[in-house]
Amino acid sequence: MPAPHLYLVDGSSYIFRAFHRLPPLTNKHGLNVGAVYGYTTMLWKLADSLNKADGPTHLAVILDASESTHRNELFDQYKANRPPPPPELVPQFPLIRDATRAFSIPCLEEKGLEADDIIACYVMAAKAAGWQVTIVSSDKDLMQLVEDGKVDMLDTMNDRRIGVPEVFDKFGVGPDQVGEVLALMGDSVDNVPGVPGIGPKTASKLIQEYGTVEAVLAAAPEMKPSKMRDNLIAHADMARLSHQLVRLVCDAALPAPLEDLSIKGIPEAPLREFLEHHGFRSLLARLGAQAQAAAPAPARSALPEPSPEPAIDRSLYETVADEAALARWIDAIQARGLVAIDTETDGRDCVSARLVGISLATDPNKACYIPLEHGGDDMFAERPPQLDAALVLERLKPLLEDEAILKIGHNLKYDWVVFARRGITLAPYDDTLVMSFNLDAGGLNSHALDDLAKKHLDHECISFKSLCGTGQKQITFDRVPVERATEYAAEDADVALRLWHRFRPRLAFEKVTRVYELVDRPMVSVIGGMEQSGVRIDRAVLSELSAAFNTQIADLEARIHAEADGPFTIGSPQQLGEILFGRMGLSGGRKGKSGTWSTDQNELERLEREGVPIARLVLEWRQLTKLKSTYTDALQEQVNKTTGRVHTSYSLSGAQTGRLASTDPNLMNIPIRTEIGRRIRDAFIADPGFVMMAADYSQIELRLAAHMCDVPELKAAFAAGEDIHNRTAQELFGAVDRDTRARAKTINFAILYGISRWGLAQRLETTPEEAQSIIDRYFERFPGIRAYIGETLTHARESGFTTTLFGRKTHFPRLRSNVQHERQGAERAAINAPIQGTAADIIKRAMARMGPALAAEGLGEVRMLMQVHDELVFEVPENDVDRARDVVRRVMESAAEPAVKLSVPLGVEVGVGPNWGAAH
DNA sequence: TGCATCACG
DNA sequence: GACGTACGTGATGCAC
Repeated sequence: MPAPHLYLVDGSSYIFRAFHRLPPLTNKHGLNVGAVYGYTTMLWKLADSLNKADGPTHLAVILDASESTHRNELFDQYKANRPPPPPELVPQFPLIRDATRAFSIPCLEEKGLEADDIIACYVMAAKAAGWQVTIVSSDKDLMQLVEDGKVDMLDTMNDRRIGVPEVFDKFGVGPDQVGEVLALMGDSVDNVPGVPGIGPKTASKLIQEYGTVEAVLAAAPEMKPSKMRDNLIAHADMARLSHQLVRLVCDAALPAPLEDLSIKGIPEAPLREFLEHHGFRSLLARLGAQAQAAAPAPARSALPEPSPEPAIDRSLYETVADEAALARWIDAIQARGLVAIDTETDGRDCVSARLVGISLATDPNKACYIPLEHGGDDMFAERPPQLDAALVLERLKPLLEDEAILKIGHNLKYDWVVFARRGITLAPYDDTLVMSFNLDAGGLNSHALDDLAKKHLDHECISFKSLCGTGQKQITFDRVPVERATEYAAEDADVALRLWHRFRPRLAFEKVTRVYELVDRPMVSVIGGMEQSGVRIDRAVLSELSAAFNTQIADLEARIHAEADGPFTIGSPQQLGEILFGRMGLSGGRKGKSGTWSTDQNELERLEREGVPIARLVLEWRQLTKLKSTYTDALQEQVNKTTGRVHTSYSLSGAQTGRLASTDPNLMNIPIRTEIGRRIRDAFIADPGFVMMAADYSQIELRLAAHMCDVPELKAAFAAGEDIHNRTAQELFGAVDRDTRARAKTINFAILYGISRWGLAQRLETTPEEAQSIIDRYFERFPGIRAYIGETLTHARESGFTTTLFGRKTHFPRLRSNVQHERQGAERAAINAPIQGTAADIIKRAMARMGPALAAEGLGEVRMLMQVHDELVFEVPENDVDRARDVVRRVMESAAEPAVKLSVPLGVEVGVGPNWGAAH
């Protein structure tokens, strides 16, 4: 019986090589699978050699589990130069695991260890057991492990075996000295510094002569004077650091014992399913599947109908209430490699709600509910049988954090926070809400799970209302009987999973993978973190403001009633209109549907100019009551009792353009434009020892308009740091003064919002004819703007959607409306969406990078708290202010790169203070 | 629940 | 001939 032969496949490096070597290939679902195909053929070759001489008896694929390893602790710049993987490659990573699983080959990874290290550990263990080892890779770092007659390498792309002689050819030294050479020469891709001026040739020569890095360094002072000698002396530390970086870890615990890697044969069924799914017909044919392979390839222009799946059958759902069942589910999830998940809580607010139960799904109709906190009070005679919440979370934690298991959820940000509060960091994940939004923003009224189930699955979900009721009689989920809770909760997980199967191929097919992967998906955890952080509120500031407003409001009320000759409800536009335009006989216009008088700000300001004193008083009354009810009173009630902070909820799918929306409370409309309102911002304070830092993009939408419309004059003005409205005034009116600048500013905004002569006329207080002539002049001076509007509308009418620079789509079905004003409204929105949306994409990119960038500078204490469209607010330790300011500015200013190259600079203004008001 | 109003970018 | 509007949001109070 010959000794076992272990093949270790360096999966991570392989996929990159396959990607770059093979032409782009799209499967029948429209997904890019070139690299997956290359990878699959490589596994195929290995599987073919299974029972042959020198073929594998044991086989495993090794992957990189995490970005950060001990090498980053040694050297924070390690791999820092590495460009992000190409966007077409990113969605293929999970498919690598699918492919490996299809071959029934073990797939190994370990947090904190690179694939190279895991391979080294297995090589050591296998050698100790007297096994033969082949490393399937051509990575030069791994050449350190080659050993005559025991360990070799195999490059399947050219069928080349690498043994000791080949290593000598390449490095001029044996495998035991490869590490020494690597340390001196460095590696620009991994950003291993090495010694400047020393490349592979010199490194090899030096090691041949002296044997080790240390010996070379020791001998350096005696060498003949040269640049090389100086560099060796000056960069001795870097050489030693590099030596550590290239050294492989070979004594870590094995993720799975050697014997588990035994492979007797490849079961056909899962492999066939995988090959069919991706339409790898030549491989299918080799599998002896002529019938399936002969089927004509579906046209690339249409996404095929989703494969049939069983209708939803709630009777198949399981309630998990004992440890054996839980263990069974955990095993099933591990075998499947993915799980759809949904948490049930007793409230809407994920920061304070109690976790009541968890539902899981792995396949259609294969779903369960794990009740955790049902019953337990007098509603039930006794608490229904259920597992201990802490125990369940302890068991689920490794799985929820397992890099190899994809977590799928709908509005996963909620669940992300629920788990984060319990020390569990959900990753990796996909969010079907975000996917739906990236696919259909603007085209769908709702991306709610039950609406999507109806639309895509033709299935009516159990409504939350039917379980818990509404209004006064509404009950919390923990009081729902477990049987009904299981049907409801498991259904949600089942539906999310089914939606995911439909959405995932669509993302690539409809070309929104980039915005999903690069912009929106990262927001789930980033914003989850912000919501969890919350922002500290000084209630005293608010209550003092409330009290002050109160007396002023009472005073105004008395004066208004005196002016009106009697009391009435000032807050009622109906009554106010009657007083102003009826009893007091002032002139004014009717308004639409309800036939009531308009009493809005415009109307009251007009009256004020005509010398009607009550108008001014009502305006002031309105301002103060607004500030009091919406802000100073309401905000105090929103302070979380446990954390003492306000935790807003950001919606990722709230604004059709890709902007965020903030609710409960809305922190995006805290006053700033008036002095009195601005004082509310003083109540947003930093923890002791911290300060608030606010960073704003300056004129980002105008800058993007200058770039996207290609307006040389505006681009030059931004590049030179000029005041953009002054520049516009100069171009339009030939003179810059207060008046022309104000008019220019209005026009600039009119452009962003989709211009109309009437709208502009109203804002400029002039005639539509005059407004039209200004618009004409604007287009004449900046012809790029007119071209942009024309092209955007033409494209939007044809395709039904607009696109941002990052590929975000917004659909505008009303562009085809028969109602003129609906159509015109849609046109204006379509002109605005690419600009507003690109700005939203850019700040989201900044947010996604901010955490890692801060951490890399040792600024892990800095908290990102709020986003207000073009502004980010942070809570920063006092001592870190200067360094934090630099990082924040750098990340925000470079946020578009490298995915998008802008022809205008992005300006960022940063302010610091004890509270948000002072940080501006 | 719909409408009017007004807070923000 | 009426539209009576710049784009994108959310919260509040009134009237029904």
